[in-house]
Amino acid sequence: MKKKDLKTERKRYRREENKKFILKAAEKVFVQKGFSLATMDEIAKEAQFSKATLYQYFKSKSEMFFEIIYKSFEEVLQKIKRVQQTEMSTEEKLKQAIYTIGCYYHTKKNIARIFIMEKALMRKLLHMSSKAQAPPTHHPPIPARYRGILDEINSLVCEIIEEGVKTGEFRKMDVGQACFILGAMIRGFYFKGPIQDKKELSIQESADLLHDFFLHGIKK
Amino acid sequence: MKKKDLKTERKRYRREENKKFILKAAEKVFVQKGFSLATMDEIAKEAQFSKATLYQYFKSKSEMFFEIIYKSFEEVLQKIKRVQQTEMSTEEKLKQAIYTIGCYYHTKKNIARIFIMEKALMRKLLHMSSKAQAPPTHHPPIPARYRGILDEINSLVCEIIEEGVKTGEFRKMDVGQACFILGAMIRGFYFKGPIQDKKELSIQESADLLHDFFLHGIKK
Amino acid sequence: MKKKDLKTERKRYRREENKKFILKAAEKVFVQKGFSLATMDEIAKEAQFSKATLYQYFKSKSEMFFEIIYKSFEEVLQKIKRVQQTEMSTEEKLKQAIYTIGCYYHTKKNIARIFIMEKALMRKLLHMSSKAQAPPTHHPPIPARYRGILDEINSLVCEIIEEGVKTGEFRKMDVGQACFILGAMIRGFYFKGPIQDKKELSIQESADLLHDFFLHGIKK
Amino acid sequence: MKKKDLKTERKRYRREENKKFILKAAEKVFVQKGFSLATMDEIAKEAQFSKATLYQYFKSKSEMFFEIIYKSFEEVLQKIKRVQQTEMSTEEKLKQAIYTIGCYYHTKKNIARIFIMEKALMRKLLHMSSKAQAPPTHHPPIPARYRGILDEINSLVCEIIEEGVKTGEFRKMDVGQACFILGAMIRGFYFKGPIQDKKELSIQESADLLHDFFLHGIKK
DNA sequence: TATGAATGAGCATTCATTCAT
DNA sequence: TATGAATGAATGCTCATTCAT
Repeated sequence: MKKKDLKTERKRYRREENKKFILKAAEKVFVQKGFSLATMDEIAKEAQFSKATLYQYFKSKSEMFFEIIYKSFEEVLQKIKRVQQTEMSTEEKLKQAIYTIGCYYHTKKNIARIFIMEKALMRKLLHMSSKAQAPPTHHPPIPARYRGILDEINSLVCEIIEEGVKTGEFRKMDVGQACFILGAMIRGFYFKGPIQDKKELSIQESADLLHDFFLHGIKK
Repeated sequence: MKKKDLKTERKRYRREENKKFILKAAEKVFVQKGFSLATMDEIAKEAQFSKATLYQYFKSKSEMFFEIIYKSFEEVLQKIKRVQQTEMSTEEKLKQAIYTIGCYYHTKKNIARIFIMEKALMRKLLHMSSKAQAPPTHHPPIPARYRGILDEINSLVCEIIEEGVKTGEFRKMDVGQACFILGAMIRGFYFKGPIQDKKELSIQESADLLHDFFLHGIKK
Repeated sequence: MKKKDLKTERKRYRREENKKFILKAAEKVFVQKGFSLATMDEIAKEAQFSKATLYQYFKSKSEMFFEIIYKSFEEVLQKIKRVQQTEMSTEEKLKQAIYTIGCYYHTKKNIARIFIMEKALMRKLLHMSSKAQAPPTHHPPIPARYRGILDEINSLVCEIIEEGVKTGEFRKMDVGQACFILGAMIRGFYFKGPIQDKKELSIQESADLLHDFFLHGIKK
Repeated sequence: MKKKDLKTERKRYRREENKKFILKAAEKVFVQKGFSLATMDEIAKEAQFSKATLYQYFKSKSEMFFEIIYKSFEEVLQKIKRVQQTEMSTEEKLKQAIYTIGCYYHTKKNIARIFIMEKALMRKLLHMSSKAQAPPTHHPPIPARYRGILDEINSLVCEIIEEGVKTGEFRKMDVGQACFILGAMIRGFYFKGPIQDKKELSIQESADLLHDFFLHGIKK
């Protein structure tokens, strides 16, 4: 029996590893091509698995995609949590948060891009059923998971700003709004069109820049 | 002869109208579905023309798309030009510019979205395909047109900020960076993911909010 | 391991068989309809495979077509090679060659027809498109393969005639020209219009007839 | 009333001229592209008429095509008739006939090509109706016209050869066969594949070559 | 479990032909 | 009569997904 357990365990482990590997490959392709232009063939090739095999790990292209999204959200959340728990100054914490989110956008490029941008696609994917029939009851759960994480991230950033207000470092304001504006700023910073090329700044420089403007505005 | 002229004129006019109408329909579909998910069938249906007819007005799906992009860019440019020529205070001008750009993002949603976001797609459409294939000589003109307009818009906004710096209203800073940050802020503000729904503000309220934060930052 | 090899082997075999089968079906359709009028749908139906499946075996309609051409060229070449190696009289060899080529035209009808006739189409398919467009580097290889085989066939027939000249069986002449004339005769013999129906001769009778006239001409 | 006649006459004339002009244009395009690849758009452009106008002169693309075929057949017929009525030697007459037919193939290239080659297409075109319904009664007339002319041409050539046999210039033989062989030789001579390029001979040289081989064969 | 093979549903694009003026 | 505009019907090709082994 123990033997069996071990075997099962090993299998489970192997499976987990494969899944991660596939996800890595998929991410690479999604990042390069975006969702629509990424083909399962390409992902399969990148993952060095057969296309059919992918379907044993993930129900669909979309599932794969959402898995990736979810994982990266979690990562961001964890990082910001850790930031929040340190003893830095509020200002410093804020800069760290900006940096963290910047990292996410920078590395996941098209991934974040898609999730944030292609609302129609998302809607379609999340309602996976298009075929008439009101999605019976299930499925809405999916976005809930995301909302949860995003809300947590949001809360953390709000907390940081709130803290700053309390300590008098920051002016009084609607913290929710400030937080949203900050998010927008970072988002927009990384999502420039195919034309605004600009000199590429490093993630750190970008974070500093954003931090600076978000803190001081442009007024004298 | 005058008769003929009139007839010709009327026809030309009709054609122009049809073109606009088709573009309107296409925009609607693109806005709803994004580029990849929008089908010519659907656009045709929306425009109440046969699919084949669309191809008498536009060479391809992409051409249609770019036409839409171009038109809206131009509109924004004209509006901002007009703003710049008025006698308002710099601060007010800035607010107007923000409002104008906000309008654009608000109404064109997915259109702007697509152009800004689906980089891979754009690259493909513009024949900047990474895959060797020397673009057979033609085509590069297309992005140039866009860059031109975008650059002009950018310059105008820079001018406004510059003005403020000169009059002492704004602090000294890298105007280019400030301009980019502002753009990012607006962009990001309108491109929230499918999850961050937030209470919808009116365009005016949004502009005020953005203006406020961009001016003052959050620091005391 | 042997097991695996066997399996792989069987699969490879199956695939090969399928390919042949599809080619057979395609040939049938091409023969009936010519290239332009043959549709992938029809070929798929004839092959009892889905259209998409055809594309797993061949990259395009053209590739299929050229594959067929190539195979039949090779067959002809092999047969004539064998004829040339026998110990028959030159005259007999010539008759055999005529018969062989006749067989080819007879069975491949429209296939040969297309290749020989639809020059414009061929040029298009082979990317020798007159319209500038430097063929992006690839593709020229294709026609080379064909030329090679055709040249070999041509050489063999020339050899045979040359032989006859040397032995004094045939009169002195430009062997290349004679060979071309012979080719033309056979070609033309099988490519009569839709109107010249004539009583159908058997391939053998046709070969005899051609042989007779090519040898003796009509003069006394 | 006379006025009207004149007007009508002029109109008829004009119409006839236009028809010829269109046919000329169509021929040019057909010659370059073959039937399937030639588009009405292109023909219209070449003819400097609107596409719709073409349809006022010809019922369909096919009709145009057949008109062209018919005209060239007639031309050949007339030329050969004239040859036959001269007082040349049989041999010379034969050479002239060969030259005439050669001219036809040379100038009409793809036109003759198509007519002779794309049997399937012809069948389709001649049964213009595909849509169920057995072609009520009409239509078979079309090929009859062609057959008539071709038969006449054939007869004339047969006559020439027959003459030669009677005068003892040519050996005894099945004149029909000889005539067919000659036709085949010429046909095949001009319908070489996209690969057999050969040094291009002038029409006269070609005729001489064909004449020589057809007369003497290759045997000593 | 892993995969080669198969496919249905689509999609952009083309073209001969008709219609309305 | 001449034509610009409109279109139905195809067509080659792709791709996410399933099946059989």
